[in-house]
Amino acid sequence: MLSRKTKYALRALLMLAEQGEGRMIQVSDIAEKQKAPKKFLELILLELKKHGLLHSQRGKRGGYTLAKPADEIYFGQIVRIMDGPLAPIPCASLTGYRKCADCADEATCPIRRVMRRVRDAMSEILDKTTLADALAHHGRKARRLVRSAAKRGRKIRNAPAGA
Amino acid sequence: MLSRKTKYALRALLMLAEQGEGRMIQVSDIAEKQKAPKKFLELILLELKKHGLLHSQRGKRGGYTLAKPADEIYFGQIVRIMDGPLAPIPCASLTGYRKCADCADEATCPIRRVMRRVRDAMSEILDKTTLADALAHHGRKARRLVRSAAKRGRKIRNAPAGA
DNA sequence: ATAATCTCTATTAACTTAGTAGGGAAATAG
DNA sequence: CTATTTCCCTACTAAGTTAATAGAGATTAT
Repeated sequence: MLSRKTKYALRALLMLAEQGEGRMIQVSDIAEKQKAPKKFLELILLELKKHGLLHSQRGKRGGYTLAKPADEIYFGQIVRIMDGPLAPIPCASLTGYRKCADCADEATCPIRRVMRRVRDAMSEILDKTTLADALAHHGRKARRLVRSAAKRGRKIRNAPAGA
Repeated sequence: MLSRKTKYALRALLMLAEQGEGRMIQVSDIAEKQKAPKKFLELILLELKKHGLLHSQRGKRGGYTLAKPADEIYFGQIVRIMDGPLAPIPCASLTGYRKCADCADEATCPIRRVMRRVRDAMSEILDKTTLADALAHHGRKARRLVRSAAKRGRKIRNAPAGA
């Protein structure tokens, strides 16, 4: 289950992505629009910044903006920053591997094997879907975003079948 | 993340599946072998029984056994009984749908759309993998289990590529 | 009868998540 | 240069969930 923190993070990032790469938005504005507690959101954005997803400016006309184009920010990275590894169990994780304390033989553990497949399936989606992809379904602004990404020579992944 | 409870449940069920459909095993034995707290495991097995996955017998030579063949018990059902819906967020769940309190337009919510795909991918694995499937990779007993399932005319899903 | 085993309800302990509080540091406007 | 606005940082608290424990009740085999 996604934590509320992750959901706030995704919403904020999507809002910034819609806004466009250069434009600053202030925490208060995001908090208000997303109905998130402002102080809590501050912590979240700060963390995203520390991981290189956001750029910020302090002072009077300050705020946050994406640190890179929306088609280079993947859901997988966001979720991992906020909630940790995707895998249902640590022993099936690539990014956060940890041995099970009580597992006799990891190589043949049936649970691990199944959960590894689950992890891979999740990764297949989350590590290949960007903010831009997610927005590409609706609104002119979003489609423009993706088109300009295409111009820059980036692959658009998981584009909607009918679009 | 899978709860410890679910992990205990899976281990217990797999152990019972290996044992064969008729054979009783006692809670104490499972607890000992899986290094799970006995009293805690009791609660878990009871819950699985209430959901029709286990059959039990009380009294002196009592214990637990699978209530149906190992190739009819799906990981998805087990996980849902223990941990609830598969979907990362309730609004993307089929079995446990709940509207987001703060979502303006669900139909176009980009987060929901992505998480729905994640849910589907998880379901594609967990709702198609049985205890028998999971065991089919190692050991004679396990393979025998699957073979006899095949004889009964059941599809073996997700059989290992090389087996 | 007795002992073993599952069944049930209630309670507690440990941990995680969500949120609050209160300043500190940098940028800008005037 | 000063005041104000905004992000930055650390610490704490509240609420909720998960994990486990406790103790008695019901059923069965011997």
